[in-house]
Amino acid sequence: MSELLYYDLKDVAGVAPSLATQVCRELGRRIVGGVVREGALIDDENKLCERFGVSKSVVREAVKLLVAKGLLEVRRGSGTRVRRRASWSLLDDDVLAWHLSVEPRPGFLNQLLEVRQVFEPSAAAWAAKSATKDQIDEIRAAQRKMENAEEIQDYVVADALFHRAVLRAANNEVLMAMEGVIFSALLSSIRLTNADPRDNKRSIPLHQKVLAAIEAQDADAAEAAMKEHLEGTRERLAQFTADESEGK
Amino acid sequence: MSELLYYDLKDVAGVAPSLATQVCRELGRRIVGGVVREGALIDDENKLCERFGVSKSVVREAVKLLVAKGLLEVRRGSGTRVRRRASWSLLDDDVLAWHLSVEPRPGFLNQLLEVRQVFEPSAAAWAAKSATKDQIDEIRAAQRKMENAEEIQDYVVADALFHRAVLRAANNEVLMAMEGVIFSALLSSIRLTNADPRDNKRSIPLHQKVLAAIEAQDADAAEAAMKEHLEGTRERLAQFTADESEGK
DNA sequence: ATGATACTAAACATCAGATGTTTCAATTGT
DNA sequence: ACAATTGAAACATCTGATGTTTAGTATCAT
Repeated sequence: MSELLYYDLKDVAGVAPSLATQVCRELGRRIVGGVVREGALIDDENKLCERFGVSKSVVREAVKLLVAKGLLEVRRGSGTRVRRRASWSLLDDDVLAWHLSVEPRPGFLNQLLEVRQVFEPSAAAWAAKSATKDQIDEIRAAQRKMENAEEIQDYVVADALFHRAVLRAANNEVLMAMEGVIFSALLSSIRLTNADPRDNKRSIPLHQKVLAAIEAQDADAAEAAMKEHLEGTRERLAQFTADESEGK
Repeated sequence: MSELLYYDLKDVAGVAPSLATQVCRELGRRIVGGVVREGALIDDENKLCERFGVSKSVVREAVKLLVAKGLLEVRRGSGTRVRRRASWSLLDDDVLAWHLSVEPRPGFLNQLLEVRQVFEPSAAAWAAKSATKDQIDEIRAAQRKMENAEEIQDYVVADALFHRAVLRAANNEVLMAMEGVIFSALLSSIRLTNADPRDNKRSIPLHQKVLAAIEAQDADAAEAAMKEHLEGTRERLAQFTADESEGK
């Protein structure tokens, strides 16, 4: 396992994840990255032990993690195979992260953004109707952070926090489970645009509009403002992917 | 483990799930059902082994499954604790299923339906724009099945298949990952309404409307029709939960 | 008393290897 | 050809030993 051992955003600084987690990530990335195709058998437990230099327990736990995420299917006697893509838990944070770490495929990012365009405006509307004072404060705090950010990273993180705060304020647990989609989409945009300073702070007024509508408990306005904001984001994404393919 | 061993919808008929899966389900249901509270430590590995009558490997694999679903967090030395509800993967099929198997809490069902109301109309619109011939055939087949269903179960299953087919026809992978939400919501409605025969086939004309719009590639009409259908569903749910609380 | 240090028990992490069960395919007998 | 048998491959489970981390407790110097 010496070749393994990389860290992830989720790891608390300096704390190494367990071997099982590491093996899981390695396998997960390979599957998501298409190194092993859908429907194909993966190496058997012994081979995996050998390859990663770990014991069978570790491999089994790693495989179980991937089963829980819908990526693998194990069958006694016949082996363990990659499930078809449609069965993957694409909304799982890890699975999303693996996607972005191996494949900044524009099509996928686009689909991610399309989905955001569907549910975030509704979230904003619901937030306008049902947000508590604390929840509005959380949104406002993120907004301020964006305005005061000096480094581009701070700005992007504040951006993500803003959207998450809106999602939370909608007070719908199921919707809240889509938090990961926002962060992933955000991160991928960053990667694509390479945090282009030209875009810096461009979306602040639009965020402001969303916040104001929620504060005023105006659901329609909140929905419209969020929709407008995301459309802008999407146009920029389209712009960048166009540049990308042109450059090549 | 003798007391364990129950089957689930996902199990192929007659095939017993592995012990790890059984333990995972048992623990999952208890957590989701609130038997162990958020933030609380669960029994340690040895206790769990004793309680379920299985070996440590089995317990560890079960726990790993739950970690992957965001329900548990294990820390070396200190123990394994239940994560706060906000961290649970509420969109995971199993987690959803456990919710419904232990707690037909109307609030949750309502939230589930709210989310469906957000993304299914869009799915219908996208389907109108991008569905292939095969995908439309799949929708049509489900529609026919609903019309021809004689048993109430067949009707409900066909209903779910219809919605799934629309979701698939939208050709957005991320959206498709929400398939589980549809089935769960459907199942919960059944449980609540106890498959009331009065409601039988009531929604066929609305489904027909959605199908026709998709066939005609009319995105706006498809979106509107799906929205109308789901609003009806929601009203019925509200009706039943009102009856429920009144009855008590 | 107080603060820092050292010890210890609890709990998870990993390993090794034995044994059972299921599946699939090859073999064999007709 | 066809059907039944057999055996290898692969996962499932168990056992028990040993390592590591954490949190709390006891101890000791000041």
